[in-house]
Amino acid sequence: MSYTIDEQLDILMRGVEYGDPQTYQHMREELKTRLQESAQTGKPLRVYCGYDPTAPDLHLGHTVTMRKLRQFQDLGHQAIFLIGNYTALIGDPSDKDKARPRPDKDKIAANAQTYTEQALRILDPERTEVRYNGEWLSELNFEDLINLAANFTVQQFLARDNFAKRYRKNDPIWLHELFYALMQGYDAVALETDVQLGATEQLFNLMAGRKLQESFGQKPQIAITMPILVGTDGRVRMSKSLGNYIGISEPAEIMYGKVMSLPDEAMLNYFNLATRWTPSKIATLEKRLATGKLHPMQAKKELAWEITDIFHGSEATDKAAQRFARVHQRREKPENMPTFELREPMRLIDVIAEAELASSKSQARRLIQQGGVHLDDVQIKDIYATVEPGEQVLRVGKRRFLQLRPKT
RNA sequence: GGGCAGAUACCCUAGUGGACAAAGGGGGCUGACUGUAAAUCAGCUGGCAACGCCUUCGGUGGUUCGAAUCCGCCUCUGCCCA
Repeated sequence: MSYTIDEQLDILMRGVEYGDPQTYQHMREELKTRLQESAQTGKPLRVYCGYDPTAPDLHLGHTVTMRKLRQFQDLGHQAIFLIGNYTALIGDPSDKDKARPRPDKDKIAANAQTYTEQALRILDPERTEVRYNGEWLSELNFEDLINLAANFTVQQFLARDNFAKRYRKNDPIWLHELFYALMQGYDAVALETDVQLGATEQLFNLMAGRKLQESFGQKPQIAITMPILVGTDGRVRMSKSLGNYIGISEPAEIMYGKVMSLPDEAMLNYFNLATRWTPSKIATLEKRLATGKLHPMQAKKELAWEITDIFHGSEATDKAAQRFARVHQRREKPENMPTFELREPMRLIDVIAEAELASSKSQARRLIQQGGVHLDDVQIKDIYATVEPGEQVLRVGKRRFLQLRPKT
């Protein structure tokens, strides 16, 4: 596995996007120089990406930069998986047009735990350093903060689109939100990094890191930003709080199904950012789709298979694919489903609500009225219907199944 | 510190004394259709022992037969002035 510097550069800069071609050229050249130095000295580059533990699980959106980190690792460099347990106290305003609620500390600590475990499924544990930015950020005193802040002007912040928008709309911009870029920038200083990864909207924060490193007498890091992965709605960035995410530790069937539910237009975005496919494979797929040689559903199945395989392996993925074909395409029952036991006759509405197939009895009632409830494939339209104990399958909507059993 | 405007359901927003469980949009759900849980179209979208009852319009205390709507106080936000 020995690549020339130029080959490495091609791999590492693949898919990287800045929104302006000059920045790309500039960063590419800086990275080239840094790779050459590394080759000469034999010292691996220190490459980091930070993740704020605001939710318990990592999702596919996080894996975009993680896969890039992995590429660096595979070329012999050192990855730093940084958990932003301290920055999470603020909440990154970059992707928001409004202030984020501040999460509490206990939750953050718990989330950090699961993050690491999940991240190491993608990263090479041998070349991964897991760090928490609370290590150094909690040590800063007010004077340090002043010194950091003195590197930036208010105008620079207000020029950022998300702040500008809020400013125009008279929405609150909290002072502490401005600290975020300082904190993230200081991470780069504390870690003495060579490269920082992030999503495109993070560019400002990564550049802040460069600036601070210079003011601390360090060589400025190379900023590498990746395009944003859209969520399952196909429109906006994937995020837990928007509920449009695919979690990397979700069961295979759920993961496969969620990918299948993507709007067709979102597929290309996923090809590029969420698979292990090569650019040439993606180009071929894209072409066959455009010319009608490949059915969009077929392409999406390939995508769903690939993504699920990454996290669950081929065996579980095959099962998930079969289940999908069976339940959603042929409209048959799945092989296994949750069970519910009843000893005495029970109102259908109560069964649905108690088994949590609907959020309330009123909701259950509406589902029945709308013709979404079937007992052994017979549609039930009577909201007062009663279920007798016995072996039967209750289906609510298209995808919620419940195996009913008599209680012994 | 002073003046003004504002806080409505999951989100955005309308409503300024009864016809308000509260218009509209987004999201979500169901159905039809299909190529899939895509797209499109239609319906539903606080709860319950359900032609009725209960809870909800920042909090609290009033006025009134009756309050999301009027008044007092409190909390929070924006704008202008200092």
